[in-house]
Amino acid sequence: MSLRHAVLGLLSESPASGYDLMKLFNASLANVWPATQSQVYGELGKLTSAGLAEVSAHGPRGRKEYAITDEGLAELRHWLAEVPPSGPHRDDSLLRVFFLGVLTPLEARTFLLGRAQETARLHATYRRIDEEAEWDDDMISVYGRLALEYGLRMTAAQEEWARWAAEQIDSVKAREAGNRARSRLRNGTGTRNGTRNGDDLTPTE
Amino acid sequence: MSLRHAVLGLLSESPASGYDLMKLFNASLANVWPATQSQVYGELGKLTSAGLAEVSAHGPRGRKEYAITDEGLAELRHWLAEVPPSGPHRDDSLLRVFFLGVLTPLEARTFLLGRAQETARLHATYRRIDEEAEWDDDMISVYGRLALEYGLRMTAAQEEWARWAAEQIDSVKAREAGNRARSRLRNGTGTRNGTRNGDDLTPTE
DNA sequence: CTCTGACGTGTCAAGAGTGGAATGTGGGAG
DNA sequence: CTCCCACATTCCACTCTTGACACGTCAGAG
Repeated sequence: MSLRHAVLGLLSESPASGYDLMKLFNASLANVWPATQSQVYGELGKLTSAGLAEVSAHGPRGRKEYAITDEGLAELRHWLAEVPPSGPHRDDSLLRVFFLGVLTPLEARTFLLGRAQETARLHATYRRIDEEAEWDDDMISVYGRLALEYGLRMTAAQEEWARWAAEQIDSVKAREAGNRARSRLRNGTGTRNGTRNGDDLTPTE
Repeated sequence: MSLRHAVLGLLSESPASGYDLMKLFNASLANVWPATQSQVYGELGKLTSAGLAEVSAHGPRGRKEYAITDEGLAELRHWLAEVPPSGPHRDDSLLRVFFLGVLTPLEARTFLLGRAQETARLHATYRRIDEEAEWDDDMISVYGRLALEYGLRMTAAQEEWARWAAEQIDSVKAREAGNRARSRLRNGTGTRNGTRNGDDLTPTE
């Protein structure tokens, strides 16, 4: 239900055609709320029917420039100030963490370090944007900068976490190796079965 | 496309009925990958057709217990180790930040502090879970703990960010009040033009 | 014995989101 | 002057997700 508000938000800055909006989406909202052509054009239609936006001008190639209406602006404000944002979202990467036990510790470690690398890459991208942009005191600069800082902090924290998590696995592995060694000393038998690479862990003595 | 893998992941730990899975989803994956009945039952059907899971037992009330097949386990492993996780996701709250300029700075500040409070609440919830759970060295404990730590770190960072962002607004407001005062001193005229509620921001001072 | 509540499965409609393709116009490079 | 690319819109078919509804069954409290 928020694509609607993303479109309204962009229109609140200046009137634009569907094509323009697509560029804006790809440029500024790509990391926050990606949208496809079909969605944007569809939403513009619905917005117009609902009286939240209107066609403000016709251009060269059948271009229709949309502007936000007063009603639309009211709806946008209402959404911003009064509708409670929805909680935590689906997270592909985090979901995998839950099931990392299915892999070998080595594979799990590799996965986490991969995540670390990926977030680091993202972080670098954000930093470059931050450095190259010219920030002044106007609306878009102030709030855009806030959003960017969010990205910077989250990616940094994520990378740190991923590295920490990889270390955790190492230390568990080490502890287990120790246990196994002790166990071997105690009962003299070396190898054990491993049907589901899961239950030959934790002989916690 | 990941609901499928969430179900496979849960089945990889032990066979379960659709009903059981729903409980597991609500208990452990609620914050990471919520799912509804219709989705779970639907997916179980598809999984069975695809040969990734099978009905392993029939119970009392038409209960069907599903188990993961070797093929399913292979698919799960493949997904975990080889399919690249998808990037950043849609974020309702962050989207709003972009358009906070539509509100007055005071309202924007309120929004951000509300976010801070909300993340703090979540953080506390996670911490309680962390303290109340008994962690040992088995799979689920180790990797579940990793996921929980992720939640703890992210919420902490988010709260910090929200408080910082609220401060930023304060300081911009202050700077603007200063500019306005200086401007008044320079040319003796108080009001300036403001096409788009941008620069006639709340006469602080 | 009956009724309630947990167990358990399933369907449907509607809205989001994805990805691709068809169609046409106008302006500027060469 | 012509051709190509950027501009610009619209439609389609599909999957995912949500939320509600409908149905039937077993066990135990009163």
